[in-house]
Amino acid sequence: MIKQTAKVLKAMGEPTRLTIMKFLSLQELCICELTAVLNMSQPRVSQHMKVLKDADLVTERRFKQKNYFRINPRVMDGFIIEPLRKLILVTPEDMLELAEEVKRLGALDRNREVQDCINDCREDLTPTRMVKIV
Amino acid sequence: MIKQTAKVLKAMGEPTRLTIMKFLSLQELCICELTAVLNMSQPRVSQHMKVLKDADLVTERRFKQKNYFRINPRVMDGFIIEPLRKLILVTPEDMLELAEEVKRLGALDRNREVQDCINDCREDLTPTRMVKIV
DNA sequence: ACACTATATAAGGATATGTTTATGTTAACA
DNA sequence: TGTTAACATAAACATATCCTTATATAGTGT
Repeated sequence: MIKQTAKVLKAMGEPTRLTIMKFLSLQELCICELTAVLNMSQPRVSQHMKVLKDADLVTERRFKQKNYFRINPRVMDGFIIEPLRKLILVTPEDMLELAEEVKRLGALDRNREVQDCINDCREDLTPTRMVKIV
Repeated sequence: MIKQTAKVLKAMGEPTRLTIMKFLSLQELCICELTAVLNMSQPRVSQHMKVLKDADLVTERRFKQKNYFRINPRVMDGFIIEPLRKLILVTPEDMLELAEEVKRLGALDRNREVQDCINDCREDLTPTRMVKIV
């Protein structure tokens, strides 16, 4: 149990992955979207997502060729993830620090994709929004 | 800020250090006590404490030759540490997993030391107990 | 079938990490 | 003053981590 807890903390204890978790707290995103938003190489993003998934911090869902990730709503029966939720919140300070990335996020053209997604799996679309209202 | 948060999570994201944090949540302990309780080499304990201190997760206090550590009561204005408190709690599962260590903790002879400590710094002695009552 | 897109995986290299053994350093104390 | 106890630090090593570049896979649309 201690090793498992440490694994989760370690997975989040890296700036890139913590940033990814914060963006996933805003909305579900696929590899190519994260690649665009974070302005990082695709293998880099893929490898980080593997670490997050190994720690059970995220779930993945395939749609067409794309692999969408979202924060795992119930990790370890909510025992571990619950205390970490506050650390994943996007704070006003984060908005400043991640201004560039947030701008790129807003520039993503997902409308048609999202519509397709609705048709594909309507029940799984409840967004995992945890944005802190300022 | 993200880097700082990641640093704190990373510091706790290692089994030995997470275990140390759990024992510190029970009581203030010095290097030699941790060495005895965890049955680890003294440099190993010292180096881990350095990491925890760099992340501002613990404070240290010298008394005679000994270096006592306790969990920093207010890390980052309580912003980071507060969500992590629950992860530091010693659960019943921990008691099983750390049975040997807990036994050695109970075997520590500190009575005279603690009495000296009271005389030395009376105001700083409020214990940082966060034991989960089962 | 072909090209394209999204993703995974492999290989490589630089750096970081966890540990041990050995050696300083400092304070208490006989 | 010399010894011991508590601790810090250095050196060395194996392993892990993060990243890049290159390549493979697999589904989509034409």
